[in-house]
Amino acid sequence: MTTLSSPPAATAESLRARPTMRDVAALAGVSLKTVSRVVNREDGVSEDLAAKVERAAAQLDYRPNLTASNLRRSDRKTATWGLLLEDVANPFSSAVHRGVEEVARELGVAVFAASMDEDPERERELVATFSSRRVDALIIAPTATEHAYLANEVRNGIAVVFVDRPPFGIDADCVVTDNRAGAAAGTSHLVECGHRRIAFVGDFASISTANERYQGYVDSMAAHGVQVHAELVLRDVHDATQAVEAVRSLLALPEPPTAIFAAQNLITMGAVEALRDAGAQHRVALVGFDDFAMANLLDPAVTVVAQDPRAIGRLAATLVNERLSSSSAPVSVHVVPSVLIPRGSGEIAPRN
Amino acid sequence: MTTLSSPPAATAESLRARPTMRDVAALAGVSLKTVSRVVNREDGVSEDLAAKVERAAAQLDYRPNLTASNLRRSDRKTATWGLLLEDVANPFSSAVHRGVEEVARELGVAVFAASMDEDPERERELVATFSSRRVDALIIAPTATEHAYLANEVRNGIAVVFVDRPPFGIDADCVVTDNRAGAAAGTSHLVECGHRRIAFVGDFASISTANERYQGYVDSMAAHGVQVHAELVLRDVHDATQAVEAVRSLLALPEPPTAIFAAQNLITMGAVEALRDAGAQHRVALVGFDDFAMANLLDPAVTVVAQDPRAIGRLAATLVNERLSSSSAPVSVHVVPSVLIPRGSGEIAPRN
DNA sequence: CGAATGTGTGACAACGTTGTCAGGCATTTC
DNA sequence: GAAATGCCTGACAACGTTGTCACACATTCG
Repeated sequence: MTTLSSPPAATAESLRARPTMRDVAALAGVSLKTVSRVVNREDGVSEDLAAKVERAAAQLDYRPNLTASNLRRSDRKTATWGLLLEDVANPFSSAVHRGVEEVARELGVAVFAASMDEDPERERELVATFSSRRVDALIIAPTATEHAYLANEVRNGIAVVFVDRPPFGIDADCVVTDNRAGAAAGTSHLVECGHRRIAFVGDFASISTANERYQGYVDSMAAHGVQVHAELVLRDVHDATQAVEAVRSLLALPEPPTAIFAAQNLITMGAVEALRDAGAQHRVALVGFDDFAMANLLDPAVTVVAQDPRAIGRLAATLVNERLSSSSAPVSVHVVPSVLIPRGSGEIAPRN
Repeated sequence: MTTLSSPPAATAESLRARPTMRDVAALAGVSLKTVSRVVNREDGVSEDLAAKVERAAAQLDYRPNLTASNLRRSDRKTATWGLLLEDVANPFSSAVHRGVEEVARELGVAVFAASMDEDPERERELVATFSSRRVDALIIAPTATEHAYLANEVRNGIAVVFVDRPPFGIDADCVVTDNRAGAAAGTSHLVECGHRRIAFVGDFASISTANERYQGYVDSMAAHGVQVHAELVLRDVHDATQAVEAVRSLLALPEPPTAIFAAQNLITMGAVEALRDAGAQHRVALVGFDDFAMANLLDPAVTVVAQDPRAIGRLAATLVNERLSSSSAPVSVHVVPSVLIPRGSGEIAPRN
């Protein structure tokens, strides 16, 4: 790594104290309160005084101090939300983030985003931190399995909305994908193509969505009267590397599956890799839960049950806003539908 | 979308005023200041008093009010940074975000992230907003082409670090990829495979990194004595859809290129799609700038010049921290190296 | 013409916290 | 035994802003 240097931009002595309303008032020759009125666009200030204040503010490059304002204001709203995600860099999380941001922007709300990396303790730490920073709301894609600890925050007036996974031990608004129905749809798609030996590869059983998807798989198999073979069900598979291993082991079975339902996008990617390594990508059918970039450009293109994380984010943000304006509305669970996108890998028929 | 409702979680009357230090002090039977000392872990408080305070704080579920603390404290640090990205959901941006977050987390800093969507006005708005919220630092992946407007913020003591693209009109720390050298390396790779008709497909000429990459392409062609054909250079291509069109038009030329250098990841993805649609993916070589998910699983796997956005984010955050602790250090430009990853698409030899 | 009304402005206190300083008490020193 | 020292603790003001209230002045009304 190369580093080029030049003289410092701002020496210590060029740092000045930040101008306050008091400074603007002094320059404009008016009282503090009048400046406050002008800055907040309250009416009842004569035009010429307002103009004088505007000029003074511009001259000093005055920036209102929102932290001081928040402290004093009676509505006690900071126009700040905390967003707790699994990982800001993960495509699902960052799409949720984007959706939240779009709504927040219109409302003049700033969003703190943070990654929890599946660590329940970190979730609690972040909630405490954001609470100390007096966020108005928390949007949480939960990692913890017990959320009673949030009761205090809710009682303190923080709006809490869950996304992706439902909360446990607390009654709060929640936005989730129809995991069970979606997984059932994906599985049924494989059954309808003629498959009977359909493997399920899913995430930790401790993750509620992973369970829902597993239930959907079981539902569908039962509904079609197809047997679930225990050796074809692999759970607790969390990342792409583990998924590669898992699928490899499935293919090595005496009676390998003719189709695979991958219950999470990293698992789907791992499955693609493993199938390809085995040269089985055109022989074994694959349906994944959750869409991912380039799925349509792979060979074969990958059939998925797609979620709409951006819509989830937008809806969650809207719920937060409603909760903040009328906290007495009933708590609700919103289910965002998933969509099966056939692209090729899920339409491979079994060979007999 | 389905919505299930149940009775409200918290009625208006169950909302209580948030406990303050005063409440804790009253319950513990000590003064306000003693509570402050215990909360901030200052020493000089006897053990039994400290224990009493801890108990009272726990009983009331007291959360220190960081906004009030920030206002009063003399160092005037909010432990808050603003991160301005092109789009929080874009893989490059979100990886930078992740890198910044990792460093910020260790420092106890909370990060506001926001998307600018290539809108310079939005950049200025966000800077003003974050300045009002008294962030200690701004990390900017700039959209604007003129940053003199930031001089006031710097003078006010906000640390400013640029990532991905350098600033104009202001002297500030900056972390960039070696775009020019990286693009030259990618182009040279194609020349060394025997290609002479090498197309360049790049982003808006107004984007500095796009220009750097174009310069790298030109550098390499000149260095090898290979002619740049004007009809093979397509700039102002910004997204995947436009890239599909662009590559389609290149392939339709009387003398089409035998290789393509795609100067941005969305362009690379578009190129993959267009080549595939034309059945040319194994005939026309492709090297892309910037890695993307699944590039290794495509057919052929895509050769790229990879950036390391997470490292860029980490480095930027580290620079911010250094700048905040010693603002007199010289301003520096840090160049993070890119790496050519040969995967197949860039190693296709030309047919004569 | 005096009273009632309305309009614009500013003085002051308060939000929840921390920096400063002074005072109480126990211990040490001469 | 009085003075000096150290350790804890708390009273008070201040950070930058906004809510409340009162006052000065102009206007309208009986």
